Amino acid sequence: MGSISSDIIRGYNDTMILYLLWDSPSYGYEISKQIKSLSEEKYVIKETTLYSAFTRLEKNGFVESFSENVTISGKRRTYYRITEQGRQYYREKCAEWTLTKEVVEKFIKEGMQ
Amino acid sequence: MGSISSDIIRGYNDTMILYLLWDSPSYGYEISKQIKSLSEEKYVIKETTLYSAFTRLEKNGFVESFSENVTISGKRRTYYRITEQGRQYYREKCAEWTLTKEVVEKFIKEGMQ
DNA sequence: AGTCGTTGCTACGATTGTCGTAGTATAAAA
DNA sequence: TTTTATACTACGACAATCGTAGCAACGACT
Repeated sequence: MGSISSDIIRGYNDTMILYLLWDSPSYGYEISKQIKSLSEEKYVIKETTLYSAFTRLEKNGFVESFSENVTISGKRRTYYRITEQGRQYYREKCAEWTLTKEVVEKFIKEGMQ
Repeated sequence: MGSISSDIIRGYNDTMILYLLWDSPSYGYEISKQIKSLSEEKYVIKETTLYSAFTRLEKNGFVESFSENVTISGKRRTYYRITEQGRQYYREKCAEWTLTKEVVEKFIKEGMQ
């Protein structure tokens, strides 16, 4: 109850991820925790959704990946860094969101009888 | 340019249709024209999307259909009428939209540098 | 009389983001 | 020592949308 069906957000996961990469590179687990906390626990992205978003973002040239050691034993973590194209894409999606919201809200009236 | 990618709206077409059926029954062609005009030409629903939405809505019990003659020669038109469950579903989607919007907007900041 | 644009659909397969389930493996905390 | 947290990958299923096509009646215009 009161939770978000992720199908609504479809197509905006990529944008949300880019937002969180804006100032510095990050990686899957961290991003997922940030989405949860920034949304005040209202949206928890599925792991598979998240990692497939990374793949898509990289394929589209919106992020670049690199990996780094986390422990001495050689455990690695994959980081993603936003690219200039990624920033551009983010800005376009923001504009699109504004437009979309306006359109949707012509049809959404709370408290209809 | 400035047009809406319908993937954003995914999952809200049904809600938009229910809104337009609120006061009186209607049919495909009319609904599609209304969506276009209410959105100020910013959103044009695809025919296939629209008719498959009707099918889904009916299967879920949110609308009922009936058909009527349009011409003497027997050309028929399929009308849809919203049900009480449909109204209930619409109200839930409105609440969900409000929540979703709040969440998405934590990640959407126009004019980021 | 013939063509064009509008009306009002249906059929069918492709696409794509998300989801479900599962598995793997290290590290820290209890 | 058994959880819990961390940090992923693999694989197939699902469902809304899209693309393309086709069909048929009607009215307006030429």
